[in-house]
Parts: sequence; structure tokens; C-alpha cells
Amino acid sequence: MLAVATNTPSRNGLAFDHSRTQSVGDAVWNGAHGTRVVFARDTALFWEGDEAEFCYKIVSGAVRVCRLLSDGRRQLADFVLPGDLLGFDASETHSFTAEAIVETVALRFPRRRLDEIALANARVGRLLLTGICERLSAAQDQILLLGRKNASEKLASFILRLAERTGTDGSAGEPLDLAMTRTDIADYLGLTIETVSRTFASFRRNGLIDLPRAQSVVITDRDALAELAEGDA
Amino acid sequence: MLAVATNTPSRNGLAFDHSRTQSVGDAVWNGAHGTRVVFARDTALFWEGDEAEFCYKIVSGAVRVCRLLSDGRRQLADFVLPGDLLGFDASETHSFTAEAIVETVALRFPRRRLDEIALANARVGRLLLTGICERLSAAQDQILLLGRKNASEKLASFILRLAERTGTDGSAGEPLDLAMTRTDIADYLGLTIETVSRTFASFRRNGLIDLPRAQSVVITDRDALAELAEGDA
DNA sequence: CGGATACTTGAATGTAATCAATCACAGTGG
DNA sequence: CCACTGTGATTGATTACATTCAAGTATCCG
Repeated sequence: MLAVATNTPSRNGLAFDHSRTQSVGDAVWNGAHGTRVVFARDTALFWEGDEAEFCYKIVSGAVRVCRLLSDGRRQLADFVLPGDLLGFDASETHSFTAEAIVETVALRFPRRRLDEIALANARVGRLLLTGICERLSAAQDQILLLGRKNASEKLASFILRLAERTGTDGSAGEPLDLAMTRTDIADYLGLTIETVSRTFASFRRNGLIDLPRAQSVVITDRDALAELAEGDA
Repeated sequence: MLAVATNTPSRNGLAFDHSRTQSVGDAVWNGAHGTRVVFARDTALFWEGDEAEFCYKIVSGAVRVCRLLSDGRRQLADFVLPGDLLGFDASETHSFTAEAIVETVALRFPRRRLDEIALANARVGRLLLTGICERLSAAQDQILLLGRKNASEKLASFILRLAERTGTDGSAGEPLDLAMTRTDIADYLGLTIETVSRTFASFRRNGLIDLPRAQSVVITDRDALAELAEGDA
């Protein structure tokens, strides 16, 4: 399986090699079942309301799953990273828009065909089920975050979860590189860009993180961040 | 399949007969695969952190899926109604607590056994996948609600969605009966009970709903509620 | 009827949003 | 080379919405 590097070096923090999150059943995804497709930065894999013709497994890059209210308010439901599944809507149309935030490679599967495969091979069906359960679990974490955490707790949770998902430790030697803009972070955490910026600044003043650049985070007090994230502080 | 009525008449709004939401594949759930279990009001089906030994399909009643922060803040991730699936965690332990909010009847399946069945019968696997996709879609709706809607929009969305899911039209002849307390509603919408109460009062003052009792909602201006819910107002 | 719980309402406070400048940086073109 | 432009990020001042704190009311159940 190819792991194509992003062509936007300044925003490649999420452009991991798929092998990093490889699961035991990945062999099932290879072969003739999926088509390898590439999306440039800021292009849509599909739009909300589109017929749900295809679903995807992300190989490299990063995707934002977002939805709009009619007056333009935007909420990101998820960042989808290599190894994750995308586009498995229960209905016939996609309920969210999916956009690449860096150049992204994905395996694309016609839903109809994947359905046939899953019916013929129950092991494939189980892989799908496991993948979707993981997205559901992530969604429930996000619900807790959005409903009951304050701005500091939200951002602390975000930083730690991103480090975990990307396999980056966030130390000075291996800073966490944010692929997404402050706008994306704000729309993910249910905040405004100003509040995100102020909270980053507050973390830096209090010695929790360092910010050599706006897109680069060095974790300097992981315990304090973890306490904040869990609401213990 | 039995449809056992709740024994708490004043809070039976969600105690539907399962047939109301019956899906074509329900026959698969019957037979020797699942054990029928009954949970009294305010008892847990399982706790966060429990080994995920069983999963469930709700037959009648209603369940709240909730999670706590260490200082006691609570967030409900979902209300699970008849026909819905529950407890399909990707990990070995449940990440949320599930509690019956009225007397609830469910079919209980050992995960291990269900896994075997799904591997042997791909149609069962597909039913599971469809059910989980529906929970994921509901979770993403909730993420938009929690992240970007204000108190009025949240409550309007809640009222309309509950009416839709329960098949109640909410008119004077068929009022919507709230099975859950203001505390549950507040913890579901990421608000306080006072704000929920004030918003109900405001809807009544403005002629959107009538509230003959605290647990009974009559929708008197569905269009206005719908505009609020979608952020158009 | 009495006690407990749930709900409602009021006043004050506080957190994050909004409105408004300014700064930093990258890319472009004179 | 350096002004010019556009975008993204930061910082400050003010406002607004929901929370918190505090009574008071209604409802349920023994």
C-alpha cells in the first residue's frame, strides 16, 4: 500500500504513514476491492446531501467531517486519520461533508459492492463494525467534551488526544504539528478562534505548553494537561 | 415478542411497543439468540468500565447513556429507544454507563456469541452495522447541537426529535410525554436545569408549546420550533 | 397531611462571544 | 529589495448568554 507524502510541508502533521495505525485485518482492504484516490488540500471527498455512493478508508493525510447550520455556523464532528473509516451513513445520503485538510490518499469503495463483499465474507463485515464502533466511541467522547467541558478542558483534551492519535509524544524533540487552522480547532471544540487563541496563550503563560510556531505545540507539563482534560484540576 | 408496559404511568412517554420501530430484519433477533431481561426504573444495564460482556437491543422502555467527569459533571450521550442497539463498544470495557429511565425490556446478547453468529451469518452482521451507523449519525447530530446551538435551538431540536423518534405528533390530542426529568434533559443538551426550565417557559410564553404538566408537551407552532431547531430563526 | 423531590422563577455573576485593532507571515509584483 | 496584499493568529474592550446562588412553588407518595 502506498503512503504518499503530503505536498504541503508546513502542514504535514497529520500526514502519517498508514502503517502506524495498521490493524490485523488490513489485508482484507487490499486487492481489487478498493480504488486508490487522492484529494488535494481543501477539496471535498463528498458533500452533505450527496448520494452516499462511496465510502472510504483513509490511507494518509487527514479529513475533517463537518456540518453547517443555515446561518453559516460550522461544527466539525470528527477528524478522520489514516486507518479510520469514513462515509458509512445509514441513510442513502451523506449527513456530513468530508474535506481533506492536507493532501489525502484514501481507498474508495462503492457502498453497494462493499455490501456484497461483507455479505459474502463475514470477516469483512466485522472489520467494518469494529471501525464504526471506534468512530461512535470517539463521537461520544466529543459529546462529553462539548457538553460539559470549559474552554481550557476542551483544548487540553484536544492536544492530548491529537498527540495520542498521531503517535507523537509532543516533547521538544518531537513537537506536535497541527495540520488544522485555529478555525478548524474552534469549530471542532465548539469555541471561537479568539477563545482558542487565548487559551493557547494561557497554556503557554502557565508553562503547560510551548508554541514555537502557531502550528507547532511542545507539551511541557503533560500531567497538568491531563488533569485539566479529565476535569480534575 | 412481548411488549411489556411500564409500571410508572406518569412517565411512560417513551415506553413504546417495539413494533412501532420494527425493521425488516427483526426476525433474526428472535429465537434462541437473545435473553429477554427487564430493568426497573433507574437501574443500570451496565456501568462505565464494566467488562463489555453483553450488548442489547431495546424492546420497550428507554435508556440513558451517560458519562461523568471526575467532579460529578454529567453528560448524556444518547437516549436509546425501542429498536435501537446498545453496548457495542469497540474496546473490552464499556465507555459509558447505561441506565433505564423507565422500566425497560431488552434482548441481551453475549458479545462473544453474537460475534460468532455474525461471522456465521453475514446478514446479522449487516443488521448490526446498520444499527450502529444509526447511533453514529445520531451522535453527529448531537455534536452539532452541543457545539453550535444556543439554549432555545437545543430545546427546540430536542422536542422535535423526540416527537419524531417516538412517533408522537405532539398535538393537543396526542401530547408528547417526557419520560425523562429536567435534569436528564439538561445533561443531554449540555445545559443546567434552570436554563431548560426557563426555555420551556419562554416557548410557552411565545406560543410555541403548551405545558399542561411538566412532563407533557403540546406543540402549538411546529414551524417556529423547526426554524429554531435549524438555526433559521 | 407532611415530607421529599422536581420544577420554576429571580438576581447576580462569570465565561466565552462579539466587536475591533494589530501583528505575523507568505506570496506577489513593482 | 521592499512595499503591497491576503490570510491567519493574537490581543484588548465590551457585551451577552447561560450559570450560579437563592427562594419559592408544585407534585408525588408515603
